[in-house]
Amino acid sequence: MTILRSPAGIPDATVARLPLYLRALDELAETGKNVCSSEHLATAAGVNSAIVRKDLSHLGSYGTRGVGYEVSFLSEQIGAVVGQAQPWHVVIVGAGHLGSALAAYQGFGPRGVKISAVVEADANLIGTRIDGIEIQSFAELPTVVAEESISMAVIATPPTAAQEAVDALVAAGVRSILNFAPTAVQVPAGVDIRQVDVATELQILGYHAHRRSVAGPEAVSS
Amino acid sequence: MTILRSPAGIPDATVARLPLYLRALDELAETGKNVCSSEHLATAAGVNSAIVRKDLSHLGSYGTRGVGYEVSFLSEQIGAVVGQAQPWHVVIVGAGHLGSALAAYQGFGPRGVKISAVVEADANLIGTRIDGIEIQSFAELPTVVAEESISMAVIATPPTAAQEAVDALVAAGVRSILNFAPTAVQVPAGVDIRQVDVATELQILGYHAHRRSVAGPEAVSS
DNA sequence: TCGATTTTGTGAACAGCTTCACCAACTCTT
DNA sequence: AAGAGTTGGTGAAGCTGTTCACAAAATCGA
Repeated sequence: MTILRSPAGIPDATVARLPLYLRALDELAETGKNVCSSEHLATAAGVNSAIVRKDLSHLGSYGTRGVGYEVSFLSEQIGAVVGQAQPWHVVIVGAGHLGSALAAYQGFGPRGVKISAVVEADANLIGTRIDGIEIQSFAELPTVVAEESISMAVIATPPTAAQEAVDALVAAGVRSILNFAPTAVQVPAGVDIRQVDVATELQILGYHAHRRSVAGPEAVSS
Repeated sequence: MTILRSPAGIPDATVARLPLYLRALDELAETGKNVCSSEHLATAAGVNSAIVRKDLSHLGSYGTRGVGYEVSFLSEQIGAVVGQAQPWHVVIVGAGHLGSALAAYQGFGPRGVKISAVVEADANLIGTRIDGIEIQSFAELPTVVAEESISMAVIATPPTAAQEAVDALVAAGVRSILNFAPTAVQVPAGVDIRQVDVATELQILGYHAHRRSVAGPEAVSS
C-alpha cells in the first residue's frame, strides 16, 4: 500500500512536517518577517535546522545561500505541494461532542480546509445547526458528498459505528479519511486513512511518566 | 532530550503501538476470546503480525508457541508498562468547544485516564459545570494540580495562549503535556510534550489526495 | 510416541530517516 | 575588490525501525 513517487517523490516523514512549516511561516509572516533562515524556521516549527534544509530540498531549491528563505514564496510553494490552492471540502460524520467541536472550530480556513457538511445517525439532531452548518442524515451521505464536492471526511462517531461510516464514505467516493474513533478500521487499497486517538496519546505520555517515576529523575538526559 | 532506557528500554515506535494493542485486546476480550495469535492481534490493531511479535518480545516472552497470547494476561502486562494500574489524573486547560468535548468524553475511563479538573481563563465560564466537573480559574492551576494529584495536562486553548498555559503547567510540576493548540511550544528538558493538530492531519491527507489527482489513479500501488 | 501443524521469538537483511560536516553561494563591510 | 561572515544544499555516516525467514516449542491426532 505504498504510493509511488512519480514526478516529485517526497518522503513520508517530510510530508508530515510540511504543515508544521506552513504554520510556522504564517506565524513569522504575522511578525512582519519577509525572510527567514532554516535555523529560525526550525525553532518556530519545533524541529532542528538540518532537517528543515533537507526537507525543503525535496521540494526544490527555494532558499538563497547567505540569506535564507522568502517567507511568502516558501509558504506558497509548500501550500501547492499539499494541494492547498483550492480548499478541501470535508464532511464530519457524527455530531456528538467532538464532531460539534470540530464543526465549530474556526482554525480550518487558513489551513485550506472547509467543513462543508455534518452528517449524523441520530434523527433527533438532524435539522439542527452548528455554527451555521445544518446537520444532515447519515443516510444522505452519498448525496451530500456529490453535491458539496467532498473529498475528505472526519469520523467522529462512537467506535462501534466507525467501520460502517468508513464503508459508506468509501462507497460514496471519499478516499481521504481522518478517524477519531478509537478503533482500527479496514479500508480498501487506494483509500488513505489516518488515526487520531487522544487516549492513545495520553498512554504514550503515561509510559514515559511511569518510567520517570520508577527510575527517578536521573534517568532523564538531555 | 532522549530518555535513557535503564531497566527495560522499549523503542519509541513500539511504545506508540502498545496502546493500540491494549485497545485491540479489549475488543477481543469482549468477543469472548481468551487466547489470540499475533496474526489475529495484528488485524485487530491494524498492523502486521511480524511487528506485533517483535514489539511484544520487547516486554518479555508472554506468548506460547503453537498457541498464541493469553488475552487478559497480555492486557495486564501492557497496562503495567504504560502505568495504567492507577489512573492518570489529567487537567484540561481551556473550556472552549474542544476542551468541553474532551471533558465530556466517556472513553477515558477504560484507558486509565481520569479528567480530574478543567481550568479556563474566561471568567464568564468559571463555576459552570461540564459533565459534573466544575470549571475552575486558570489562576488556580497550581492549587488544582496539587489537590487533585494531577500529573498530565491537555492544552485546549487558542494557539496564542498555549505557551503561557505550558509555562504555568510546568511551574506547577506537570511533566506530561498533550497540546491540541496548533502551535509549537517550548518546554524545558525533562518535560514530555506531544502535539495533536487536526488541520495538520488533514493537510497530510491533502498531499496524497493532490498526488492522486495529478498523477491519476495508476500512481497508487498496493 | 511420533509426525504433522501451528505459532512464537529472534537474528539478519533491508529500508528509511536523521545528523553531521562541509562546500558553494550570497551579503556586508572596509 | 577582497576578505569576513552567513546560510543553503547535499553526500556520507549512523541510527532506528521494519520485514524476512526460520529454528524452537507447543498442540493435536493417530
